[in-house]
Amino acid sequence: MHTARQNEIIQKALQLIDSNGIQGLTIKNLSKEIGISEPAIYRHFENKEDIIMSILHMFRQHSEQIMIQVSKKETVSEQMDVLFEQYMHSFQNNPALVAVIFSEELFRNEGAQRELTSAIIAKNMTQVTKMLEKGVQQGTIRNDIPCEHLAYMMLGSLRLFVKNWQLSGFQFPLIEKGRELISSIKTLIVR
Amino acid sequence: MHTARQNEIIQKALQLIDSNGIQGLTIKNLSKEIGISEPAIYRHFENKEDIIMSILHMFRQHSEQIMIQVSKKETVSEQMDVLFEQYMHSFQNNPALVAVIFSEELFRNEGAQRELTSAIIAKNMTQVTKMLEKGVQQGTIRNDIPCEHLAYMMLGSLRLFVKNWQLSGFQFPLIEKGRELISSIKTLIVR
Amino acid sequence: MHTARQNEIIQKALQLIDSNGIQGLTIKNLSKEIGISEPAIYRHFENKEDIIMSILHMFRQHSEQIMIQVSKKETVSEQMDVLFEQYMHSFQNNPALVAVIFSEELFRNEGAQRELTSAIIAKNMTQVTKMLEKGVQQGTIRNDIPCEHLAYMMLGSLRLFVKNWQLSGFQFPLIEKGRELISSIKTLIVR
Amino acid sequence: MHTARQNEIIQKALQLIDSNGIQGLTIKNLSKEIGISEPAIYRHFENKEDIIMSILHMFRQHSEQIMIQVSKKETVSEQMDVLFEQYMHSFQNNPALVAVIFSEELFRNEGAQRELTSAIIAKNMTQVTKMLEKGVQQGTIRNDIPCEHLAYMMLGSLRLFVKNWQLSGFQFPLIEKGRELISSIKTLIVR
DNA sequence: AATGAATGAGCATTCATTCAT
DNA sequence: TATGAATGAATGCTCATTCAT
Repeated sequence: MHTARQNEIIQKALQLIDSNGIQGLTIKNLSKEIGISEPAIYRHFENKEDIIMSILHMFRQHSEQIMIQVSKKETVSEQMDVLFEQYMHSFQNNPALVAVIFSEELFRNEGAQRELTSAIIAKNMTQVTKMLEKGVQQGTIRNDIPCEHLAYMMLGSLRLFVKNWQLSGFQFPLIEKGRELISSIKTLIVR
Repeated sequence: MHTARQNEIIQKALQLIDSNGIQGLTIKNLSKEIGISEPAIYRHFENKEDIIMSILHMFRQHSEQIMIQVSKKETVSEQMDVLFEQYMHSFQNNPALVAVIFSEELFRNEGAQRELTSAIIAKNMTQVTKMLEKGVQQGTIRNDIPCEHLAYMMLGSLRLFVKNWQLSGFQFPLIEKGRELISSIKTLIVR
Repeated sequence: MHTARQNEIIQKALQLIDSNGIQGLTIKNLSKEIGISEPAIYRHFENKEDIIMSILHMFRQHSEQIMIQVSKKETVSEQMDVLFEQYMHSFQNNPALVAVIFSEELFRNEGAQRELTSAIIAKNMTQVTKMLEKGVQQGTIRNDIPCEHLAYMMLGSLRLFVKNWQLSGFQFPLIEKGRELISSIKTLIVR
Repeated sequence: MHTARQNEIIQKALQLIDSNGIQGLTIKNLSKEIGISEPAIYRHFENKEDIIMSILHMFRQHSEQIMIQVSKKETVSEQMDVLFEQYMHSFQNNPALVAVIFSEELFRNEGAQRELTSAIIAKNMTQVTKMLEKGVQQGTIRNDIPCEHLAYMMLGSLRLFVKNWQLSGFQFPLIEKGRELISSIKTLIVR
């Protein structure tokens, strides 16, 4: 569990990464943003690596929460809806989170970061693939295509779509357009 | 045009980014890698920004070359094949290039970098979308789905797929698996 | 207001300029002289420019203090005495200050420095000219010569005189010889 | 004697110092200004020190030329006119020369520079003092004031005057105003 | 006479982090 | 819980100068 201060630091760190990339996350920037001194940061986190790892853990937990919501739905079609819906709402509520969906790109420095980001992306892929395989078994997802490929398409388009939203300066309605996108995907693969 | 030394610097810079992220690209690392002194770098590039921009220009040019090859094919189905085929060969020949396909993630510091990365990704999307729209007109691509969505799926899955190849430590045969992926995509959208 | 450390830095910077010219003022030299590390300097000043500007502000304030003392005297003859007397004592007490009387020569790099040095020298000239004009009105200064010319002679000889003292290695008694010089000047222009 | 190229280098170096101070004189700037490569400079001068010393020698020679012209006049009054006249014309023709009249301020780095600048300024003072002493003997200069003081006033006001001309952006007619200044000085000290 | 390529030393500045208070 | 002062290591970059061509 994190203290209020710790959460504040994590959120502000996320925002710094979001607006200036990894290079924008320095202890100096962070402390200035929060309004405390630099050494004060070290009261709450052992070091910078610790902060970054916390961001990653937070994102993983977030993803897992979404997967839990997803797994509550019965049909794969509904699950796909929830998956998109939840992610879109997360990004809408906290646009800085977009910075982390390509975390494997961001955190390539240290071994620990690297492993965690790889693990997150891999788990995502596996879970979605399994979800789709279940659909194939249930006869609701077309069976002429490897589920891994379908997972690439789902997650790949989700990522690129959200990124475009960010690059556009959040100009289009994420949730609405996201619904249209998942609807198209379903048209292609649900039978 | 670039001199031999300049190309060497660009390539080594790319490799440094590939293996350690943007933070791994320092003039010191770069000069050490090449085997010259730090100031020598500045004989060939005005500054670090200049090197990064050159990487981006190189990548853009590379993408444009591929699109030229693509446009030579007549049917959209063939064009999709060539698009994937060419990208996969590029990455196979120069795995460090993978670092740049998420360049919009990497280069968020300076205005110039930001704009160029945005432009590259946007142009990619537009070109693929137009390619697919032509297919719809010709009756070879299904017309019940917005081509923009199909483009998200194509490019999004391509990016995620290649990234996974990199994260796996290049463990699977990229070109072969890539052919299978585009084949699946075509099964979904070509009619 | 400046902290003790800031004043120490300013004084040591002044001494470095005094003994080796502007080129002698480097952060390395400065920190070495003070006995702290280079980054420590940046706790107390934002950057080198900031230090230089502080030196200039200090010198301007010093000059203004002298002019305040000067203006307390009633007759222009006494004012001239005080002007010289005070400057000579300043330089005697802090010989490094001599480096700054030709500050317009030293600080030609940045716009801000340039403007400030020009302003200081211009203000000096105006104030002395006005002082002399008052003398002309009061009938104590000869009126057959433009006061601006008299100001050139007063300040010009003061500067050259002090500089010579420095170049001579402080070999002659500044205050005593200074008194003789202003006495000569007064012989020429006071009536 | 200097070659044409050497003279060009000296003049351009002078201009660089004039516009940006000593810190503006770098081999890179110099070669760029002249339109040759950096190493090419070293064909014409052994090193940077050599260039600076040449500037100083040139200025000394220039001063000596003026003193020769001065000594051709019979009365001290005429000599004073010529002294000012010649200096003003020099600066008018080559404003960059102004940078060197405070050379003792500029060149404080190396021993050789230091000595030469001191020597130049000292010689100037001695020559003018002697000139005035001759005037005293001839009865044309007032004898109630040490000639050294008069020399301080003459050279000091000349220097400050020219500097002001430079600081003002060459806004006033140097030669004309210079004539007025020396006229004022003569009013004070010629009898 | 000139250049392209290179370099060791130095520059101002920023980094994450520590420590005494 | 927080800070002011400090630091070693590193950052991007410039300096005067050299050398092979």
